Amino acid sequence: MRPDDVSGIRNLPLFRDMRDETFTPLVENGFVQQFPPGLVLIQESDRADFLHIVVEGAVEMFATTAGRETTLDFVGPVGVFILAAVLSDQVYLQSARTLEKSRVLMIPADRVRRAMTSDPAFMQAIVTELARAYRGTIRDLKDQKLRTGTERLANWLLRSERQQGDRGRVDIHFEKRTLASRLGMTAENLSRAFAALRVQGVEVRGPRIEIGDRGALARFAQPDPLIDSPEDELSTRSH
Amino acid sequence: MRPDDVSGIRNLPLFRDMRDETFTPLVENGFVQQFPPGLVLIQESDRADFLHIVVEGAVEMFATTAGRETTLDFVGPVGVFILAAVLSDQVYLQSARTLEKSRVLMIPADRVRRAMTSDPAFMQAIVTELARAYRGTIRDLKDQKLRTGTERLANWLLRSERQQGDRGRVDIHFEKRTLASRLGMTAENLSRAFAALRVQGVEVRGPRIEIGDRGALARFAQPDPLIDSPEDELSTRSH
DNA sequence: CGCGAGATTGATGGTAATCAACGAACGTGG
DNA sequence: CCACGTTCGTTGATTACCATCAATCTCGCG
Repeated sequence: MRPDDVSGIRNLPLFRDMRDETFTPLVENGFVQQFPPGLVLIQESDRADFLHIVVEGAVEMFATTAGRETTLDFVGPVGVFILAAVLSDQVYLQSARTLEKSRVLMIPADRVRRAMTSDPAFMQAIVTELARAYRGTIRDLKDQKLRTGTERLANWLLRSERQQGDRGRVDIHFEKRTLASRLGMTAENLSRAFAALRVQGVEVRGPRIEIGDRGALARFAQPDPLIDSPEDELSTRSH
Repeated sequence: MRPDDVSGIRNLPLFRDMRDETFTPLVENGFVQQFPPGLVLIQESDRADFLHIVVEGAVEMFATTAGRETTLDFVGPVGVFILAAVLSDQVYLQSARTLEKSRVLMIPADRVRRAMTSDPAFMQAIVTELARAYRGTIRDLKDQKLRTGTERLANWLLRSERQQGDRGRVDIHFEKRTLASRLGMTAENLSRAFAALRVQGVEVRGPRIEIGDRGALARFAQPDPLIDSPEDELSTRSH
């Protein structure tokens, strides 16, 4: 494991406040592995053996049933996944595969549970992380149940444009069919949804989406802070 | 507050293992209130002031955006809701209203956070509860994205029949339109979905649903343990 | 240049929402 | 007790939304 990996992980909200005595054995018993794109890291229904942390690259969380498949989330650096399954010592409800060449830190589940028991600051951070993940999923569920596909795309574009620095465009770093699955639609319908947003000033140039008129797009999308705002913007702590 | 209320709450997984010194001030600073049916207890976007615990009755969690509304979950006795918002001191992402006459214990949010900080067993229980809630929402999201309305209904019937004691029937204790919203469809389409399940032996008699042929219904529903099983059945701890 | 993967477009059928009408159940007041 | 009104559920007709299948297009790459 590289030294700057360690510091990156140390700065994760999940690990930032814990004691050195708890952190060190955690990373020392963990190991970083490099994976090629498209590799399945964990399989739903498997037992949760390791906590996974994306150090570099990108990971797709997905799930299947009855021959159907859907993408539930993307995890980028430095992000944790399947924490809940690890903590409750249960099977995964989601599978994970790399979207690109990725380096992933894996920490044995029992080590994580032991560290949690012995370090209150770590347990506190876990509570915060679980609450964050839970609320994110509630937002996804509302997005899914309350909006049409085109509306979900429009709001996703607005969120992404902001995340990528308000440049009036969004770059998609993965296949469009994956985005479609994440948004709960087929690749074909994503194409049609993009076409429908052309009247709001949205132009598709391969993996680059130009947002010509953010106001028009927002008027169509009707973004809702309780669905679309990142978690730290909903805080009332700063009031 | 009645004495058997206290013992019921004390036996909740969330409070079972905590110390008496932490538990007592928690309930002493909380208060039980009785509410009529249909009353809105909390409103999304409000700040999370109290942890709520349903002592008696039933509560519906719902959310709205752009004039649309959907039911996210039901909470019965003895169940906790909006724990995540309370812990991270943020606004509610969901609203709550009573489905019937209900008694609800309300504990000030800062008391809960203080108790968590001072009692590791309580914090541990919170971690478990959050993980459970998170995984439940993931299951809902999979249900929503991977199944049609009729399939969701069929699986809901199978789960409910089991919960109600394998009697070959399911009693619905609330309006069918509410169930429709919980399942992510309109009341009209729920009716049609019931009609579609008649060939699998499902018969509707007002609020009572007869399941004539559980095998046929299951063949149609294709229940998936990673979506439909209650959390404690997914544990690998007992292996 | 030609191949192949991914994206797009078109055609069609299925699934779901909406609007409207009707019917059953229940409670109230005459 | 019954007439009436209200609420909820169901059914029908129509439209919107979405999935599927097929064909074409684009672009990067051998």
